[in-house]
Amino acid sequence: MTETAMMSKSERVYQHLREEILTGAYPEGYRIVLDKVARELDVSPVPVREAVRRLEAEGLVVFTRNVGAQVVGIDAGDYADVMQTLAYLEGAATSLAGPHLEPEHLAEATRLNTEMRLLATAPDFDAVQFTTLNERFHRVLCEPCPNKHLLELVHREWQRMAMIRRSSFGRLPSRPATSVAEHENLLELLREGAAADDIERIARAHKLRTMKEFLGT
Amino acid sequence: MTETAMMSKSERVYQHLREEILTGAYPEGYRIVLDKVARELDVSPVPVREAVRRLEAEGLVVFTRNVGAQVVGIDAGDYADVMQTLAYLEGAATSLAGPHLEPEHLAEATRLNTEMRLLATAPDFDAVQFTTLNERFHRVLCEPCPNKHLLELVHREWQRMAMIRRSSFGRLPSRPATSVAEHENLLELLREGAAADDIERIARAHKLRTMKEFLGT
DNA sequence: ATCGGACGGATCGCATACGATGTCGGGCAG
DNA sequence: CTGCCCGACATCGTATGCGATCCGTCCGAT
Repeated sequence: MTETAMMSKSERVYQHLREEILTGAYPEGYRIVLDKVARELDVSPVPVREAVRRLEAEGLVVFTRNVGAQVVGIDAGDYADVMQTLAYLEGAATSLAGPHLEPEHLAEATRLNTEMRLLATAPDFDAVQFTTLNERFHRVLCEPCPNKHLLELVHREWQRMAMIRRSSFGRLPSRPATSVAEHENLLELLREGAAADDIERIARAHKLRTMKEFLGT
Repeated sequence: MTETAMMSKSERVYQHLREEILTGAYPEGYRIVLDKVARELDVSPVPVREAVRRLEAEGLVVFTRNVGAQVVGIDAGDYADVMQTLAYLEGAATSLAGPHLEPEHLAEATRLNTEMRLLATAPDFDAVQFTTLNERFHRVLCEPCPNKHLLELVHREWQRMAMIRRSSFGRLPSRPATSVAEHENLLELLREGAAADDIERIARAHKLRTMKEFLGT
């Protein structure tokens, strides 16, 4: 859980609201009323305003002067934009991370992919669990990217995807079998220390295929 | 100039501080004291807090609890990270914009590049003006990108570059002649409706060369 | 002489209070 | 009956004030 000890109130409010939004407790379009939140969390409206402003800067809510804040709604077009952007960014990050991947990173990624393979072939396919593993898989492969700024952008896109996932659409496509195979493909490239261009191309294509499949159906 | 009419005070303060930071009036490392700013702009500290928080979310200042805000400092490593990220993003945006470029866009870009060529060969080379034109050139070529989310990220990186430019380093490298030639190259690809991959590769390489040249010297 | 602790100024963090602004619904004119 | 205007309510925006926290400094003990 988040370290609630000795944080500023505005920070606590921020964490709280963020949690509510990302878990879907506040559905998309939900109207956030400052005074109400303030009373619920037993603080004054001032720190709440600050928290909401931060959420706005992160793109989690929209805020209109003298009107208030609403949890952002995301439609299929937004999904496509974010996913495409993520394809570019994650492709770049993965390719840059390539030369910095230690054997243990590869081992971990391989382990995660194996787990995904098991899940994919299981009779009662658990899409949520699969998605979680998928995220962790790509996280392991991006994390060693030496460009921290780029990595930061990737993280933001992931968060946005998490939000989209719990939002409009029920569950996003998983393409279990195909995904696992593409992952294996990518891992093989990384193991043999392939050229950055190749890694980038494969990683990007992987993401774009997921996107296109969803939009196509 | 910025629409100062009928904006909330926090908005005005935000614009003001942003201006001060980006123009370099507040040098990097400058300590922003809430009460001081509040008195200067004749508002209470509350809106100032909000404005500073927004600047923090944008990465223009760092804020430490019970201590205050400082204008961020950017070193060569940060420059490299941002520039590399921008290379990826701008490459992507330009390639996506390709099919949506109207003749007038290409004409405008060509015009700008011609102006840059004139500037490059002028005896008293004006680096600032050259940089401005360079930004406008790439802006024209990115703007039609249909992925608004990606475009938004590109804009953020541009802002960050603007900040870096006025920051640590005096003036960033311009490579006048080479740049102009590479621009012409890129324009030619766009005119003939080249494949997205090619456009992306050239646009990216152009940016990366600028970066490497600076880091190399 | 050096180190540790206590004091004070500077600054931030938040609660409260009130004025400003937007929204919604009811009443009146057409 | 329908449309417009006005007024009340809900909510936001900001000023003021006070307590909390941090940092630099001075003093005394070792």
